[in-house]
Order: sequence, then structure tokens, then C-alpha cells
Amino acid sequence: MSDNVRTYAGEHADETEQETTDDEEERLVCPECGGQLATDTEHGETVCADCGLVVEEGEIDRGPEWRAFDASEKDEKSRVGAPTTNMMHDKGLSTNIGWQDKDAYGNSLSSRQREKMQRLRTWNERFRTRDSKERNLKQALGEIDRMASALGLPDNVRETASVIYRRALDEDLLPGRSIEGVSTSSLYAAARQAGTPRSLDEIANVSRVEKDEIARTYRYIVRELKLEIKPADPESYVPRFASDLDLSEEAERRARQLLSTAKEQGVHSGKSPVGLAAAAVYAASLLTNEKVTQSEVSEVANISEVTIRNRYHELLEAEEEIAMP
DNA sequence: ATGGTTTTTACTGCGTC
DNA sequence: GACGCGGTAAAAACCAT
Repeated sequence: MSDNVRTYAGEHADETEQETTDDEEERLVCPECGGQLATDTEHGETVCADCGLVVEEGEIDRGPEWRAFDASEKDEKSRVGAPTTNMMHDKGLSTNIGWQDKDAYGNSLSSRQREKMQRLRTWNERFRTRDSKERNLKQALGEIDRMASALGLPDNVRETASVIYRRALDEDLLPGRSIEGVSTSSLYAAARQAGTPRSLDEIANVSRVEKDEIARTYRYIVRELKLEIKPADPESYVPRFASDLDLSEEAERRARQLLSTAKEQGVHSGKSPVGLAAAAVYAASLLTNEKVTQSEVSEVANISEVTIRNRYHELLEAEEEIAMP
């Protein structure tokens, strides 16, 4: 085992430039919480991806200044076209009008007819893209909501997830990927950003897509959207486990403490954060004389007992070493 | 594809209630 | 004897190259 810091990539795919780029390019950082800033081109805002603070706004508002109450009103008032970039987000299934100025028999069209066809093409294109994106979004947001409820994730996580999804949609990341997969990945990313992570397994349980695909799409999204997601902190799992097991505040505190000393010792690198958290919770329950069995912990944490054993030994060793060097 | 690391599975032995 | 716990070996899963 190499003794320098390795990443446990299963839980956090991308941290290649963790320490290296300290202050080279001044990075856009939120003044509130230090999180990554993201630009929402739709509304001309620069918002923090973590806490949602709007840093700059009102540069250019690209949204409509009117409201439509039904479909016909929408047609009447809407006078802008589709966004300028759009690839085949509908997988080319919708109707389109050919570019050649020929009729069904291959004869050329008169100039008046050509003009008419040109107008039709324009409008067809506009409706096709706009409606398809909206349908897409609607379905995705529904899915995100469903999964978030199933996992007991708070509203702000859903908000973040939908922001991420919207951005993915805006940057044309969807073609070739399923709506399900992308919305699941968005939720996974959002949960981690919010500091209330759920493991890939838990996510996969409530999603309609397989774990592999979620992981793949997640990596892709993170890379393309330049989301900065810190490696999952073991401590962020502690509260959930502790409450699932009805442990005291004291035990929870001790678990945290174990983890932080372990961190100083560098014992944690390359290990599964979930496993560490589970072990810490177990060890803490021992130290505070609150009886929980290894199998109970392994149950709520979805981690094998063996892993808990191995980790918690390491945790206790680290604790001793800090006590007497 | 390969190799190295971690996690899981399955099994065994020990002590206690 | 069941249960909790610890240890081990082999298999599987995973990441990096």
C-alpha cells in the first residue's frame, strides 16, 4: 500500500487538480460559502452552485418579459426563436422539412413557393426544439422529485439537482444519454454538493437506471459542467447513521472526533468514506457504552462487517498514536 | 488487458449469555 | 446452542496504467 494520498475514486471521480492549482488562475469562488460559482446564461446571473447566492445579475435577461396563460397566447406573444445552438436532442425522431427546394416529384419550386417553404422550415424548427426541451425538462424534474423523496433529501438538494440538470440541458449534454440517467446523476451530484451524500447504491436503488450508467453519466456531467465536488467527507455520513441507530449526541461527537484524528494521520486515504464512517460510528458506540452490533451498523451503512472491523481497528490505532507519540 | 488495492463472501474458532 | 466478535483466504469489484 502506497502511503501517500490516494483517492477512493468510487465515491469521487475527479480530483486530479486538488492541491496543485492553488492560486494560479483566480477561480470564481463564492464569498458566502467558498463554493464554486456557475453562470446561468438563461437569466444572466452568476450564482453559487453551493449556496445559491446570486453574485451578479441582470446583465442580459434572455427570458421573455411576458407571461402566457395558455397555448394560443403563447403563440401570439412569443416572438423569439430557438436558442442558437441545438443539436439533435430529440434523436431526430420529429418531423423536419427538407432543405432542397423540390416538391414530392422532384420538380423545382417557384420562387414564391420557395419563400413559403423557407418560412415553414424556420417555424418548424422553432417549435420542434422549444417544445422538446420543455417536455424533457418536465419529465426530468418529476423524476428528480420522486427520487429525492424516496431518499429523504431536503428541498435545497432538489433545487440544486434541477439547476444542474438545466445546465446539462443548456449545454447539450443530453443527446446520447437517457433523461433518467442524467437526472439521477444530477441528484447524486447535488446531494454530495449539499453535504448530505447518498451512496451510489442507495441512488441506484431508487433510480430506473443501472449503477454503472449512473456512475458513467455522473463523471461525464461533472467533467463537462466543471462542477467541483469535493471527495465525500466521511463525517457527512455520521449523523444519518447515528440517528438510524438511535445513538446519543455524545456518540456522534466521538465518531466525528475519531474521523478527524484519523484524517490527520492520513489513515483514511484510498478507503471508502462510507466504510470509515460506519466504523467510526461503531467504535463510538463502544466508547460510550451504547450497544450496537457490527451487523446493525453494516445494515444501515450498507457495508460489510469485515470492512467495519478493519477500519475501526485502524481508527483506534490512529487515536492511540496521537495520544502518545 | 493488466496489476495493485480494497471490499465482499464464506468459513472457522473463541468466549459469553 | 445462539450470538457477537475476530481472523483468514479466496473471489469480486474497482481504479489506474
